[in-house]
Amino acid sequence: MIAPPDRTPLPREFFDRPVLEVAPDLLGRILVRSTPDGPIAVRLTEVEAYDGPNDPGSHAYRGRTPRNDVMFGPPGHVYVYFTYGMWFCMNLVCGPDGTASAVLLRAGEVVEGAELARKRRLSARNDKELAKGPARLATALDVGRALDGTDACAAGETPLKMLTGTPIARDQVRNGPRTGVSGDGGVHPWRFWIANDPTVSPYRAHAPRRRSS
DNA sequence: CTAGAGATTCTCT
DNA sequence: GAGAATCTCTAGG
Repeated sequence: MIAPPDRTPLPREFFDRPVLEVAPDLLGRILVRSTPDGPIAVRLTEVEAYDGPNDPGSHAYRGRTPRNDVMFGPPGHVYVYFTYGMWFCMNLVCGPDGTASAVLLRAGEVVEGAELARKRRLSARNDKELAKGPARLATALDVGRALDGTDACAAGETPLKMLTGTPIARDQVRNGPRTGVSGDGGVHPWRFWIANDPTVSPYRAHAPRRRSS
């Protein structure tokens, strides 16, 4: 008998901690996206930590720019970036205002609104693939540039909100090198996931593409 | 399951 | 102009 997930919103103080504490603690939490057609909710199963100016793999490593501005702001807000010409990915900003650390949401299990997520993810062959990968997760939740900077801890009706869910016991959390990150040589084992969870994305080593002739 | 390559445009140098 | 915190398709085991 498993207790139902706690639908209480996560308080801002949850995110106002060192990113390496927040990242594993986000596993099992629930992110709710409110859309005009209804809610879509995802239980987080895989995340990665990015530690601001100390971290060569972070978008904030070379300082503040218009793109990464939200990372330098207050905790609990959503940093959305566009990459590879096609995809959006989303992060939750951690630490006090000015610290530029964030957690990339890499994968999750759709626990509500699956019929809405399927319409956004037509290539998914089964429901486990709906949010298996950072761009897939953002696509399933209809998260794009318009939601960059959204406060996921604000009171009332908001487009995105983090709920308490059911935290994962320490012995069920695994960690290892981050996926697809150039610049840190894979030295930081800051990718965290739930052991044996079928919605965790497969590891792909970073392989910079070559130009065609 | 694994591996390779194309897609497509933004961002910063 | 280079390269990107990726995904999908194809081919092969």
